[in-house]
Amino acid sequence: MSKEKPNNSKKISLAEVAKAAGVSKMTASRVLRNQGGFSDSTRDRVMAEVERLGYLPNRMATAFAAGESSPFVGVSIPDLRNEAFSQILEGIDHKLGTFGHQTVLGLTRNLPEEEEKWIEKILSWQPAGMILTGRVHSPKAISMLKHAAIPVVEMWDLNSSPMDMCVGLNHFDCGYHVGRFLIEKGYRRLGYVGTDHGVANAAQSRLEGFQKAVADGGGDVRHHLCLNDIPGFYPGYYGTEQLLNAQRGIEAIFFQNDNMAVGGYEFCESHALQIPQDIGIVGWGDLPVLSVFRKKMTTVKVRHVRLGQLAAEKLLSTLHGSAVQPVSDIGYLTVPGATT
Amino acid sequence: MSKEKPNNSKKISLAEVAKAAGVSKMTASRVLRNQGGFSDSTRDRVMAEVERLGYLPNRMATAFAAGESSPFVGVSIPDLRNEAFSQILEGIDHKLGTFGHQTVLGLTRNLPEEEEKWIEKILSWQPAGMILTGRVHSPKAISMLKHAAIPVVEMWDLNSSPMDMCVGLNHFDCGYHVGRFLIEKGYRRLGYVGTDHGVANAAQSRLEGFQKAVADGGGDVRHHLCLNDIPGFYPGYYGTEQLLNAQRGIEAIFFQNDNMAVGGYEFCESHALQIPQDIGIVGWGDLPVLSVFRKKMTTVKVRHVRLGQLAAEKLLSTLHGSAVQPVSDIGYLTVPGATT
DNA sequence: AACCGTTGCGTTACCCGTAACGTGGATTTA
DNA sequence: TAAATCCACGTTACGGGTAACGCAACGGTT
Repeated sequence: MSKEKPNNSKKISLAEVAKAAGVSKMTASRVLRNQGGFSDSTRDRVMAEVERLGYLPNRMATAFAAGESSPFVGVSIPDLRNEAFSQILEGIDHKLGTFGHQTVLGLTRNLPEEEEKWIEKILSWQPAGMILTGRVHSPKAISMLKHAAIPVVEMWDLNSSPMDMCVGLNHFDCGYHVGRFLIEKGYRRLGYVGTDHGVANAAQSRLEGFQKAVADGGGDVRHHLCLNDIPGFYPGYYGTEQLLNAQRGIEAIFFQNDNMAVGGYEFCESHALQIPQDIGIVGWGDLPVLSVFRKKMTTVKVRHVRLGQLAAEKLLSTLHGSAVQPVSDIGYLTVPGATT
Repeated sequence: MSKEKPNNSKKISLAEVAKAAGVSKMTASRVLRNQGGFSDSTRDRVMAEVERLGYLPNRMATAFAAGESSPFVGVSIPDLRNEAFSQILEGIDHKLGTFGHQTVLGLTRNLPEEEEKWIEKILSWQPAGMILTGRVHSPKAISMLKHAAIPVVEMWDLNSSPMDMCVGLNHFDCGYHVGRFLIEKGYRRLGYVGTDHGVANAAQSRLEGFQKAVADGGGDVRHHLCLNDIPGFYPGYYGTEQLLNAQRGIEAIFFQNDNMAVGGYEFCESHALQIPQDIGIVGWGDLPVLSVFRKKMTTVKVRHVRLGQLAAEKLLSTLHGSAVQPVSDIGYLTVPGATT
């Protein structure tokens, strides 16, 4: 494809098809859109040329002329190695695809400035809408989206006053809920292990909620944040080591997600700490790893695929002119396991 | 954004900016592209209006006028819940994004007819290139891609005579290699557990290679394929149950991937089968789950992210006119563990 | 036979941005 | 002082497809 092939390699335009069929562009256009106003014999001649020349309509020209937007929907996601986001994206793309729209992916690594550049590029291609992760966006990004006048869904982190629409869960409340859960179980000296990318994100909100609940319950939180690491097994393992070395007597640890929690679990067990007798472990997200983990982990369940679907549904409804509830709380469910 | 806002919600065109600044479209265009041929005061007036009106260039119009293609690259992936593909996509998108291109995702579920429809849609938007999973595509899809005259990379499954370019590994050889490995370990009565979606795919090739190697080595393969299931923990668990119920005396099982292998492992262990003494287990893909699994699993390592990057690199090089090796074998590495 | 509607097509204009070319005034050169 | 040059900007045309409109030929009505 990249080089000239024996067959015609240049793009075929409607005019060429029309000329080959001996009709005007307009007639060929009518045939292709089956819009009526042509005889059977004309249709056959045009279609034969379409087939022979391998004509493919240029939707860019159509959309441009009509001042339409493209069927593309920009979807910005921090990172696909985080299974939560893979699942969300799966939900979004499946729903969008069913309704003839296309996902244009942007892995913006939770960096507002990267997101801003990406948004500018996407907007210049007249997308039908945008789905963004999180509630933090650069002022210029917000201004551009406002001017673009397209539906925007902010997902993941619940935002009671979104730019336009929002689906997610309240991570602060969720963290608070976990803190409250542990306090009620009698834990007081608590730890948190996560990662830090220097940006305000959902995990940060969970930590803040967690700290608040523990403080309210008369407890105390020590945390360790691994810098610039993806929240996986090894950061969980070493983060736990750092935390426990720095601070003795921690009774339970809340992890940024289940993958980190599993790493932390392994560290504890390999250092003769009994779970949950010596130390409690709480993960987050109900990630796939838990289905194969040997102990039932205390975690927080979030319907990631559904979240993605709902984000896409809000967008599609708006595009089709239906009234839409601007904010939806997807909720979460704390699932007590055998690690607390 | 979805409704009329107090500020101007209609799209601003260059002509409007020009008019507001008291110059012609052409002058405004020159200013925006900083192409020279205007005075400082004119530039300031134009830029002030750009700012005030929130003008964003319409790249669709530019590309259309110039007969250019879009910066979009169609990427068709079967399924994102399969971590291998998440990782590949991560590699592709990161590389494409670095060079100003955008990933347009298509989750085509390994179905050539879905892929065909998706390809047609994408092609009508003049993409810069295409990256497809696998070597099986519908005849119409192949014909359309040929006519489109854009670079196409088939990835995942190595294809010595690709449409255009290819990056992947030889799954048949890989399956053969695993079969040979088990034969040399002394195993003869072998099993395979995977999923079946009624289409020829890479996993199918691995099974065939595996069967060939085992037959060549004087052994015997029984397989069980779970219908229309994603290759995860539970299909692995129940697939193993089905296989072992149907056939006694199986000495080792090769699984479609590590997630299924972990499920199979759990089934065996919960039914008093010692691993590897009573039964051997081999996974595939070196998936994230293995980093947290309690036993070192025998598996096959594949550099998924690198595979995705390489696919994107081939495409980008072709677009920039560099000579490119049309086919690259990313290879694989069998990693013996404690389960064989 | 004059009138009317319908059918089957062609012509024109437009969408937005840019390449190519044209132009008028100021400045420099011979 | 006339001619050449240059600068800053305007005008025209184009690309692929479609809306709007025009029009000739034909069949049916009165």
